Amino acid sequence: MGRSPSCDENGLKKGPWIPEEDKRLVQYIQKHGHGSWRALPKLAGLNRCGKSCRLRWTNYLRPDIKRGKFSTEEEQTILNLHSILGNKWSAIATHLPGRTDNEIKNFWNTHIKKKLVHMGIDPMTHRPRTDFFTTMPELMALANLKEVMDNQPWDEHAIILQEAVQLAKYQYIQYLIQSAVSVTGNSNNTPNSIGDLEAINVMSSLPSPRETMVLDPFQLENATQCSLGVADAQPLNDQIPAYAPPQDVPYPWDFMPPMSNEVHQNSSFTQLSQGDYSPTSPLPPSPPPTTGERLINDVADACSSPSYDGSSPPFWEELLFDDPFFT
DNA sequence: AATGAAGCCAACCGCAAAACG
DNA sequence: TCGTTTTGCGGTTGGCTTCAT
Repeated sequence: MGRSPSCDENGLKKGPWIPEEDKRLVQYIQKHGHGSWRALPKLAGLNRCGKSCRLRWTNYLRPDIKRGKFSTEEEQTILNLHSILGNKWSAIATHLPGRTDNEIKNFWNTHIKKKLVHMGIDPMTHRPRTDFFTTMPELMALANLKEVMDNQPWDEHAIILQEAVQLAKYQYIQYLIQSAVSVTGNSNNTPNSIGDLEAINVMSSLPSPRETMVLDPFQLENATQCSLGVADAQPLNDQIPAYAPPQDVPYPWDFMPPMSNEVHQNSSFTQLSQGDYSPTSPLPPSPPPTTGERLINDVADACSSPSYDGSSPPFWEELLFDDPFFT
């Protein structure tokens, strides 16, 4: 496959367009249509390559382009579509009239992506992050713990370490549940994945927070690894295909995940089923809709659906629009 | 007020698919 | 069917603007 020559090979102009060039391009296209982009510059009297003309027209001069800030609805639509389509900006743009793929891409990179990262959400997977920086608070806590240990007698060490183990486990379970809820809110799921078993194992190993626990160095090591999450949690996260907090497993204490399924089911937030639309999605497809549920047959439906509850949204997407940081 | 950092976005680059002969 | 040309797309960059110190 050949490639068109670079614009500057024939001394063609590059860089910002001046009003005179814009005027010529608009006038020509209004009169003749763009036809062959390669031939257009010469015919329109522009010292530009066809590629540059096409870009200028589609991203700036086209009459139907909408200017100005993105609305909250547009942001939601972009989020939804990105969770399905990924970085398919042109595909996303087809569902946002008047917006160009370039504009959406810029908006994603400069606004939405940063906000997701700020919230600890991986912008690519739309799931909670488990990398080094998001676990920084735990690392800092451990650093402080070491400092405390250096200045405490050993009988106090035992108590402090017990609490550290407990805390690490709570955080880890919370992480597991949040990962799960972000994938699916299907309450019919049975705990059958590795992630499910992992969560249940950790939970069953926990006494009530107020219950005294004998210090077990092995437990401490495991819990610390979980809490750090640098090496262990990532692969584990990848192993969670569709986890829902098992409804029939009682919580051994008063702790409940921050976002239960009920919250999603009562929500009017527009949401898509990831598994239904992405042919390359690693996620399993959502279960068939029950009576009264509406099937979303294409992405456009998903964009306009006011209250689809056939599948749960990633928990954070609701939070996102309530978050003062995001608004 | 000056200056450096960060944010923002138009435009470019290079790859790949589609169209064409 | 194959090679060439054209078009479309996503990632990246450069420079202008705004913000913070």
